[in-house]
Amino acid sequence: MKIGELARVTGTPVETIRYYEREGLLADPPRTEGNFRIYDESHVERLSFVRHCRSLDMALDEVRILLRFKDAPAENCGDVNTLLDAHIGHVAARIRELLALEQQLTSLRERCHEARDAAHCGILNELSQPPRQGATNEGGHVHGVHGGARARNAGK
Amino acid sequence: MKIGELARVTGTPVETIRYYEREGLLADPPRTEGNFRIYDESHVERLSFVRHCRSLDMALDEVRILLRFKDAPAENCGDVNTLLDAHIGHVAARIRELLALEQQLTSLRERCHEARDAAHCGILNELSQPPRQGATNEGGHVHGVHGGARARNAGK
DNA sequence: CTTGACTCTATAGCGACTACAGATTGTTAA
DNA sequence: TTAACAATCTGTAGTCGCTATAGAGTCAAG
Ligand SMILES: [Zn+2]
Ligand SMILES: [Zn+2]
Ligand SMILES: [Zn+2]
Ligand SMILES: [Zn+2]
Repeated sequence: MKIGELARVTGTPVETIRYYEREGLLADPPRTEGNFRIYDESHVERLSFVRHCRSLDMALDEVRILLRFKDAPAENCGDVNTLLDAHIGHVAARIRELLALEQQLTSLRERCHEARDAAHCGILNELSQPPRQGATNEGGHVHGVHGGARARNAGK
Repeated sequence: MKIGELARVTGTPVETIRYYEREGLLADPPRTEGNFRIYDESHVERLSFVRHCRSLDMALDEVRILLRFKDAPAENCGDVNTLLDAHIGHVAARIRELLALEQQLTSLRERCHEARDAAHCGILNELSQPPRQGATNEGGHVHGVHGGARARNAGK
């Protein structure tokens, strides 16, 4: 199959497949005479694996490690467990952070009930004060609250 | 005061201050003869405002909008409330997403209790299956789980 | 007068894609 | 056969919010 079909069956944009190849997550596939990439079932499975990991918000570096274990079936999988535990920790840490944020935002929101002139808005005034310190997400890798293209295109 | 002191009193890296200036969040300040930026209390307040917003994980575009209200004190602040409600929605959506993720990861983790050879690891096998569909974060802007430099340097 | 701390601009990198432009290849219909 | 069209190719630049250099210039203290 060509790249378009692989994209279709795995639900992955074509450009993303080529990106994974450049990043070394997928091996360079064979080509047709006309230089088109050709894939088979093994490529489908490998890409599905990567996409499943990404759907769990693992970093590509984490996926690379898991792929090394997939490629070395005789190896002991203890480090897989360790990696997964760490990643669960990344997610849990970000959840705690966002819950604290949600509280701060909710309390900020209460400072302005009826709209009035900006000069006396309780929200704008509060924001001019230095922030109370919050959670710092030391060593985690789950970030941000504003979805980029990834989030916007996720279901297509 | 020069940029270093502004950085110190607001807890902001010097490069970040220059970045905000390039992005139009801070106006170009006056300069000394030797071309050094000079700031006063009004700059401290404006930068503190930006940093407070950022500590609440607002996007710079959201901050820009709030700054416009700060700069127009006679304007009605209704849109401030709307923006804040939307942002609270962004955070809440990301929390729901991460909670679902945490569950999926925890259930995945249970597929391997004692370490064995990778070929028979329940985790690696499960990851080879297509992912169950999860939340998609449509329209939100809170993303990722893997902290970059921002997260790592947050407390310095 | 030299050292050293500070500041300046400009540029490149991060992660995980996304979105082109411009060329080529393959498929189908007139 | 040929012309249109879809699919694919490579390469490059953009996204966001910074961060991290390089290489030059400015300034105060000793
Ligand atoms: Zn992780
Ligand atoms: Zn208000
Ligand atoms: Zn928001
Ligand atoms: Zn295992």
